[in-house]
Amino acid sequence: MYVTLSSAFTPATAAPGVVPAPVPAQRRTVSAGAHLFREGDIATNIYEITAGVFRLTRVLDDGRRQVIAFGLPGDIIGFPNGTAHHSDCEAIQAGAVITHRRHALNTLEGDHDTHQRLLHAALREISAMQDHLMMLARKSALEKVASFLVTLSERIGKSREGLTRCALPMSRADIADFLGLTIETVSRTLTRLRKAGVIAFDRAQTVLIKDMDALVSAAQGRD
Amino acid sequence: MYVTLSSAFTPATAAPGVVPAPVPAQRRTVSAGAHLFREGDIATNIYEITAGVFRLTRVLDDGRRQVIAFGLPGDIIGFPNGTAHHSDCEAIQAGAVITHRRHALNTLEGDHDTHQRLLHAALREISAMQDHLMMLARKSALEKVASFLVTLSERIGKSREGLTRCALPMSRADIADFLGLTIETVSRTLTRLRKAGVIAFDRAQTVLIKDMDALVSAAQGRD
DNA sequence: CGTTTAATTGAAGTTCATCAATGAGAGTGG
DNA sequence: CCACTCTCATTGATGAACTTCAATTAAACG
Repeated sequence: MYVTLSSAFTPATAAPGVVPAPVPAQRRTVSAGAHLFREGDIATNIYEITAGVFRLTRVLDDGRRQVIAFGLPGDIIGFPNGTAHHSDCEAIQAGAVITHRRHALNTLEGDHDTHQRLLHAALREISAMQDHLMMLARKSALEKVASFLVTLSERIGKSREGLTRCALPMSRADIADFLGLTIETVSRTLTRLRKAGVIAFDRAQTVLIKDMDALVSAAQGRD
Repeated sequence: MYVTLSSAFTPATAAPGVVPAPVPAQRRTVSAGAHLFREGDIATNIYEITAGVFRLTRVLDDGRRQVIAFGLPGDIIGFPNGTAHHSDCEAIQAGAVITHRRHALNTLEGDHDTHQRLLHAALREISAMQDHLMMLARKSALEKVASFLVTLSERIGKSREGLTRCALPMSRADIADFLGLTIETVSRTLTRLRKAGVIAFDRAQTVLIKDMDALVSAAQGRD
């Protein structure tokens, strides 16, 4: 999940009538807290997420952490650059992935359809990261948090009667590290949105978006 | 040019003995200030930079601008996502590019070597942007400016007698928008490095790095 | 040489981080 | 079931870093 407003993602399920992928794509389940890969691991696979929530992080020597992306069903994660991974990928909620051999992206051998899907995912990722860059560098705390809620709710929110309910599977720390803020600022900003009547909380891990228009406005700095 | 310390880039020149690219790669010169493409343009080409310096930017509705990347010789720029470009690409110094049809990335028809080069460039870009994300979100002004100078000098600096001379082809405003800072902060930070004896200036557009170790330390927050 | 644009420097203001304390929720064991 | 603990989230007070506004200096260009 990248904070993009343009993330039309290609589902993993092939269209009916299409020949299924030949072989080396394997399903695999991942329990909460387990790592898909770690920094330094040889990058042999690319993962297509079918269930669960994953977190892609980089850490600086001094411990400063950046969450590069959250991976949700439909996302593809773990694009290799060179032989080793430069980030950690952990399931923050039990899930499942389809494992593609790294090969499937490089060579044309194997299933052409898969190759195309992986390639397009890579290009989409570049675009999404450009949005993320913009957000990190140029948006205020309020805009960041609002953008995050809007994007997340587009992916996993359920709307009913003008109210959108959206789980926050990740901790405040994860959100903070994704947005380039501190835990405290994230919390204060959520409180601010709550007191303004834009959102409400069920538990700390479930937002109710009461005024989506206002949230979108906040995300764009129109205030 | 992305602020990466790991940007081993593949040169455009094919290894001797390799069959030259079949056809639709065209050379093209671009004068300073000219656009390679603009936001909204149909993305028909991917550009391999052979000379000059390019700037890739995104702009928000309200005018806030983010420089996504600087393109230097050896870089490949303009990866498409969907049909239209989501950013502007302008030459800030007269240059030249090899124009590849967008096609060359999608299909395998045509020159396999080119396809691989483009694909690897895309993967490298994802990795580089992850570093850039980290920098924007987690580094101080000093670290950002120092990182920028280190990375730029690795690409276009000339070392002699322990002194590295490096051109800054872009304006302070461009640097600021690349690093997520203001012009003033960039200027003040450069002054600070200058007064600390780490760098010196010839003109405003040429840095002399007097103490590379100190600069690298500053880039990593060891201070 | 004068005009314009870019870069530097200064002073004041804001936003966010840091430090510190409190509160809420989940799991354990009595 | 109720303390107890541990973790996570919230809230408050203070301070630092960077921005903003404003002025000055330097460089580029006709």
